[in-house]
Amino acid sequence: MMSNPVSGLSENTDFVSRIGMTEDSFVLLERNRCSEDPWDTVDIKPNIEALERGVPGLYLSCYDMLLTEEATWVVKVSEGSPALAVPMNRMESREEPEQCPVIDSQENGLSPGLEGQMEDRSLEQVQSMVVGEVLKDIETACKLLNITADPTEWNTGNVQKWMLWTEHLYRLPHAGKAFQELTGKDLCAMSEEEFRQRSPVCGDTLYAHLDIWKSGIEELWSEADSSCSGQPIHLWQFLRELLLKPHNYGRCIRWLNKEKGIFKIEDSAHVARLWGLRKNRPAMNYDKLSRSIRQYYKKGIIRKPDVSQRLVYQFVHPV
DNA sequence: CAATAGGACCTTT
DNA sequence: AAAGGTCCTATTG
Repeated sequence: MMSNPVSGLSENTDFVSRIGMTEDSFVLLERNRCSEDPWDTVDIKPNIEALERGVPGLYLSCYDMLLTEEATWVVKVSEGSPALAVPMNRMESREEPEQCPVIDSQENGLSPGLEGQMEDRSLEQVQSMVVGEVLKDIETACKLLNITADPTEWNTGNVQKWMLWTEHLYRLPHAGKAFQELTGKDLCAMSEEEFRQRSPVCGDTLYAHLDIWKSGIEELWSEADSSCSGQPIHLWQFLRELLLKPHNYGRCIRWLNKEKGIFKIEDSAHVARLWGLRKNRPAMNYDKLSRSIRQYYKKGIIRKPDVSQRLVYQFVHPV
């Protein structure tokens, strides 16, 4: 009972190796927090210079993609809050095997959405780079604080550590007391409004940072089991990958019932195009993609749900 | 008319 | 051989 907004993330997360700080060393740092920034030795701290000297447009749009619908956070970033800036190094040194001729440009693509188009690929590139940086930060923080990456597993002590960390990161006044008795689950269930109630000064920043954190974890999940071991990706894995990034692909494929593994392809052409991109198969279309899905019927990987609907399928073994 | 279901054959890994 | 990709026919909502 009670809707769990982060169901699916509550399974154990072993991927963060638990080395690094002990409770004691953390307390030590905590003691110093008023004198000089003890985190200066760590290279996760906000990179404000990056904000000032460059690529502001790109920077913002990256985060726009990364975060949830609410644009408020982006606005705040531009107002000078030291928001988890990502070093934009190696921006253009992204080499990429260019064997994939970009899809024929003159397909009558007058989709009412009028966005997407063939920028998907470069968007994906930039985005995965940003996500990569965020993930690095998260992993480093986890090692340092000796907490798991999944906020829903945090106890009240973990939450306090994360608070402290975030306060340092953004140079916020100490607000941990206002969240003292909360577990990670509590925290994740809270709205931005509730954050602000508990801490008018830094509530929204804390909320936003937790949001980044949660987005990052979703990425970790999908990367953990699909891109692991470099095997050629399977169609069902690819679909699940898209489904796990609703803020990116929710407009072309989404869960109807995540618990039962039922999903709907909202834009068959778009999903097929993405699949073709991934497999370097420019001629991919939904006819062929769906044929491949149908092969899964026999194998018991995907089936049609009990009440069959157009473009709706179901994973036989939901996560 | 697009989606669905499968058979048949081919290509890639 | 496994996992699609390609092509095609027939059926269905």
